[in-house]
Amino acid sequence: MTKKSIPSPRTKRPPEPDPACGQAEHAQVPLRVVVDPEALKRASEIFRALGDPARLRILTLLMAGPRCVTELATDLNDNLPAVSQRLKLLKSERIVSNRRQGKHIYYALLDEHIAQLVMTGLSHAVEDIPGIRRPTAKSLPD
Amino acid sequence: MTKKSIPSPRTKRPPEPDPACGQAEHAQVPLRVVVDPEALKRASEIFRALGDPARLRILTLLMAGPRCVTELATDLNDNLPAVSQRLKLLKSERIVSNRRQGKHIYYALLDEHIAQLVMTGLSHAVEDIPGIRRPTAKSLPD
DNA sequence: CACACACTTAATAGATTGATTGAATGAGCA
DNA sequence: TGCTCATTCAATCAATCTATTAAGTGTGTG
Repeated sequence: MTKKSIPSPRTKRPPEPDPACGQAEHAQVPLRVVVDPEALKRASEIFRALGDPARLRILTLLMAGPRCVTELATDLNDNLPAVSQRLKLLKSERIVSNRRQGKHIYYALLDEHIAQLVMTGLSHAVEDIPGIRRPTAKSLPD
Repeated sequence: MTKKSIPSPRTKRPPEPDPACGQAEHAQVPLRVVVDPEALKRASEIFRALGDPARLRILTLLMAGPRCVTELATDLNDNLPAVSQRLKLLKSERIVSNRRQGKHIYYALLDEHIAQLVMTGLSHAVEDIPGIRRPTAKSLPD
């Protein structure tokens, strides 16, 4: 039963620190932004989960409301198992939730957080596209 | 010279669509959230780049201001080449920028976007941690 | 009760990723 | 100019991830 999900980065970190620059070339600011390691890990997990076009697309679909797997697969023009697995992964990462409704199983975004995060990422992404066609105003289709 | 960086999802997508549920079991809402594919791709790239604890940590350090590679490596307690490669990746994803200052090369977050995205992710992550000690007060179940 | 539908699970194989070591580049300095 | 420091480059290798096909589970229905 190989649970797990997105955790493990190739892993193997803490060697011995190098002597580094030396004395005090750069102002010795402690700085120490030190985000709680747990938060850091969780955040990276979430980011990683969003870091795949297929998964992200699923999430954008889900932003419009709950949908069942078949529906998603149809919209994405993809296999059922594939979509199912992605949903499973997203669920294990606590990004979506599923609920059985009669014959179907509806998936939905778990939080408002997620929706907001996705939107934030997308909107920032739009502004960062190399060769952009930026609809100046608000992409208001007819 | 295998450039590239984070793009390629395992690749191989568009098979033939399954007949799907059938007639009209679920209201046939077109819905069409259709985020520009480019934006979708870019967003997923960014997310993926943030989706690693080590890289994310680097970014949190950079949120406090530019730092050189050695400094980062020292703070992260990690090898120079490792840090350098991560920075290279982050740079290729247009997430950080580097600038030579005398003997050192200082890296910094490229955008305010990135900083905001990181912060958003982190703050949301904090709220989603299973066993949390939540500083703020919101749904404070006791 | 048996069939069909909706979805999940299993297992394999391909591909990508990232760590690691050692060498190379480039700038400052004696 | 030669040397040292700071950083990058290159290539290998292990580990992980995802796609894919086929079989399994469970629910509703005739």
